[in-house]
Amino acid sequence: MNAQLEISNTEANATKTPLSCIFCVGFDLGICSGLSGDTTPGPQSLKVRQSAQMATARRIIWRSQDLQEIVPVICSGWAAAIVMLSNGSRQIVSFLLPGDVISTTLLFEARPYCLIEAITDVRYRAFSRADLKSMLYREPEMLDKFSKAWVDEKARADQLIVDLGRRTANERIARLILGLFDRLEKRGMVRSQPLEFEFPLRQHHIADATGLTPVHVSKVLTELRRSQVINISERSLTILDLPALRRIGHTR
Amino acid sequence: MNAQLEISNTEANATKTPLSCIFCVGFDLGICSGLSGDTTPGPQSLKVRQSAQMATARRIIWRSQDLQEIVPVICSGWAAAIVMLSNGSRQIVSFLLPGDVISTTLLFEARPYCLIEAITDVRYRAFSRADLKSMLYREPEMLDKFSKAWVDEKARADQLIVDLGRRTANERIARLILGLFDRLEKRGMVRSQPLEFEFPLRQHHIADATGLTPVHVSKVLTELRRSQVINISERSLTILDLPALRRIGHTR
DNA sequence: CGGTGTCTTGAATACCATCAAGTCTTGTGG
DNA sequence: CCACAAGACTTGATGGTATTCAAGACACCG
Repeated sequence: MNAQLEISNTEANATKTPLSCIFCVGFDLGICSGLSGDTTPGPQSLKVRQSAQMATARRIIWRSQDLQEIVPVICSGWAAAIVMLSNGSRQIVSFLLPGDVISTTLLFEARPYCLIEAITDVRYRAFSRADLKSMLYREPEMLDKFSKAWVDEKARADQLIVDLGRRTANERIARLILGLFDRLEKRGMVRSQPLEFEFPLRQHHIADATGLTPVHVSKVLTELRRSQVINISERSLTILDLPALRRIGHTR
Repeated sequence: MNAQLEISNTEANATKTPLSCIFCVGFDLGICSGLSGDTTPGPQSLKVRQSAQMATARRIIWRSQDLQEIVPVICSGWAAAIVMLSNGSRQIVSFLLPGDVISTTLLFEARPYCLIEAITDVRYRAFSRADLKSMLYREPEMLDKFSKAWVDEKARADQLIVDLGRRTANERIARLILGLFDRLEKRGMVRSQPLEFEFPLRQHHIADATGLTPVHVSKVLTELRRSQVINISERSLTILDLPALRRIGHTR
């Protein structure tokens, strides 16, 4: 799947979206004018070729080992970066939320080792890797902004290492939920009173992210529901007792 | 512990070291003339303030939560980046070998969340973060070289995530050994026939890196020795049967 | 010489995986 | 619209891998 790059800065099919693009890397970098109908593109926005793309739920956006000359940024929807093993099991390396760049390393390395799968329907923008790179060279202050994404990405990866290496199933699942909660809250995607947010993950996603089996995830989740800590229904998660959830996850 | 930066490019106590600095990030970036007695510093070498430092085995080089205005690069010896948990257990996030920068994120984020512990006696150079950054801005081709370390670091982190999430104890330990073997071989630090390299890790290091207990590490290692796959003695590891080790680790 | 750190070994236990059966939902084609 | 298939989730029984607990051997060091 070679992505054809088309210059499409004028957002033709810009629907009214609840997500503000303000927290997006692309918006921050000034290379994307967003979905919000803002018709004043930043000064750089014409310098980076890009194309708006769609992927429907459960589709693979790209496979590992494909050479990719693009750097995708999620506009709406959830996706996952997944490593497949020869024995058929999978490990989700990171969840990708609206505003996330798939990985900052794609700027430098064209060959990813994991595949990207859409969890919900996903809209994303594919930026030209070469254009982004040359922009980074010409305008050093871009590096600062990009480095934020890099530091963030690495912190989450190291966090996951600790969770998988040294924490129990209950802790892992509680921390996964809390981590997603934090990230979504920063984007203004959490309703308060009660704390509630869209939660499109299937239990097998949670299993693949926490290194557990779907069966065991089910048991932990039913226990969390029974004890009135969280509730999940209709692809939506409600945190009923945040302090308790933090206690279980050993976060303060 | 605030590191005092001193300009010390002339290596006063340069001992004859077997390690060639050729594979070091600092050397590659042209900011360090190395230990090899090479008296022709690169054109950039005076632009970045640095200081040579030492740490003896089992000492902590720096603690988490300390503000750090330096970016250290290991010159000789082994170190580990460790996250401590409140219950006392530890997770080694990465092993640091000669030529490694402790973390590329330190360029952008002064506050690390893990501590660095010397495994052997360690010599390292502390480069000024501010100087490195401004050099990166002024000379874009530096970014290319630095990005290699960046991509490498992320690939190893993601690899560890997969190992901890979806692999058994045998696989994890085999892959840890193979990973260190690969990295050391690239630095010319492996003797061949038989394959042998310095291996200063205690079993508790292996345990903390693989998310296992020291007791279980011991059992796996004795089994690997019994079946003539590896041998460890006197802080040196010999790979007796590389194909078998790869089979156990599911790498080809 | 005792103390500390390292490693080994065995027994008991805990946690999570595997297996299996069944419910319920979702999607699809006749 | 219904029949059927596939996917998602639950629940209980059983089993395996790794942990915990404990004791002892050994080396190194002040």
